[in-house]
Amino acid sequence: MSTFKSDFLRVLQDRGYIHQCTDESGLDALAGKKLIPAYIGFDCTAPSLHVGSLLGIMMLRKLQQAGHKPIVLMGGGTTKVGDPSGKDDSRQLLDDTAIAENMEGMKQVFGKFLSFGDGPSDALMINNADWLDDLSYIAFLRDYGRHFTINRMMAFDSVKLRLEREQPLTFLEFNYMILQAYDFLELNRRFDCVLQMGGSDQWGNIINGIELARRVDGRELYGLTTALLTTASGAKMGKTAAGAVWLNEDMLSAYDYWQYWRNTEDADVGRFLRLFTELPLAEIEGLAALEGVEINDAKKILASEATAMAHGRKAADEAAKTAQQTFEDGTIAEGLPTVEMTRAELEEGLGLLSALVRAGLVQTNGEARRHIRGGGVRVNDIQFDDERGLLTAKDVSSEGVIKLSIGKKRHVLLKPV
RNA sequence: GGAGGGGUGCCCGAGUGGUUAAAGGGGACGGGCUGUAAACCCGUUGGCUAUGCCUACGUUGGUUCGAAUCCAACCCCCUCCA
Repeated sequence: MSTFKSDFLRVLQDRGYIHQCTDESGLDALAGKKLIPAYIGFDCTAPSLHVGSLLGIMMLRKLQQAGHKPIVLMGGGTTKVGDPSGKDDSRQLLDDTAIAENMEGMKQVFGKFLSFGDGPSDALMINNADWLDDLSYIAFLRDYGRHFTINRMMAFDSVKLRLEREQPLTFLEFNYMILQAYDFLELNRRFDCVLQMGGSDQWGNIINGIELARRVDGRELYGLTTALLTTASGAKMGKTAAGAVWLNEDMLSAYDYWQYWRNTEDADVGRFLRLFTELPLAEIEGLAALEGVEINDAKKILASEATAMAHGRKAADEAAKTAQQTFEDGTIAEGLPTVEMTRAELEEGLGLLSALVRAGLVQTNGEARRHIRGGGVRVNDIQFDDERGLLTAKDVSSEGVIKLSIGKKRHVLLKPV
């Protein structure tokens, strides 16, 4: 299927990761003959990474599995500048404290996908603040700024789109791509890093780095991007009712993470299995070929495999079991998200509206009311249409909980203690 | 600094004195159909102690019985000029 000789590129190719590469044969030859360090940068804009970054993380994992060295570059420095990347509004600038906190949160996830250490193919985590913070302006401009022309930068999508839509692009943001280019140069100097990977929106930035290293150090570097991931029906990946699909468990439970993958569109099952699980391709082929109801089995496998990688096999099995009890057996599953309340509250009678808010199923009483009117609320799996209704001790099931549901998929257990 | 244009709900966008919590679209959510899918159809989409009250159309003040709509100042953005 593929023409690559190196294990690394062959795997990426076969599993559908590659969108563009600056020099396929050159990179293939290099990866085939020696250990190469490669990096992906992650800006510290949120307290956790989400599935949008998972493709990159998986690529680093494939790199390591092929015997090479992954470098996780934390954007402690670049986050202070803010990536313009095509959006209309400037990113809100984060202060140092927020960046440091976000970085701590993000670090948690890498340990699950990569193995860190001091060995030749052990992963490294580096912070670009280490070199960016101390740059001196004039020297930097003279040494590196001269290699960038405005003419060329205007042609990059991140800049072009902003200008075309008559949205402001500040000089601060404009500098982002220069700093990212410099990162690559610096990583090459420090760690002999020869490859930068990323989403297709990073293509321009990656090219800039390669170009800079060629001009300044005469080094030949490589770039590789993945397609920006959307679902078959065109939606951006990674959003649910509750917001982003976070990879940190304190931001999104393993159960919800499992559910996210379980709800994959039919048309995406094969692609996602290849990208986000490590099942053999032959097995995936069989799963993706399932049709109708049967493809649900493939989705469960996808969910469990993906969850196992991010949260561990045990958490994945529990999530699968909870889902089975809830959706297939129709029983009350202990593994559902649970919110505690006092028995005293229940004795007095807890308003259904506030109970739904307490359970986190809705934000406001008004929203709860609308859902009740729309027939979307159930108590212990029985539709409930009285917005003034009270929950009392009578509603506690034999399992000792009250099951509140909005819609078919969102369930929370209220547990009196 | 000058001239002109503009800032509306999650997003886009209509609205130029009252019947506007604000058309329409998108997104999101709920219902139906299904398979916890997609597509499609229907509905909802500011808050509350709710036949009422509060908050909301960049900010602050003003005119008016009444303002997103008129006026003033200020802030921010865009275009052209200097």
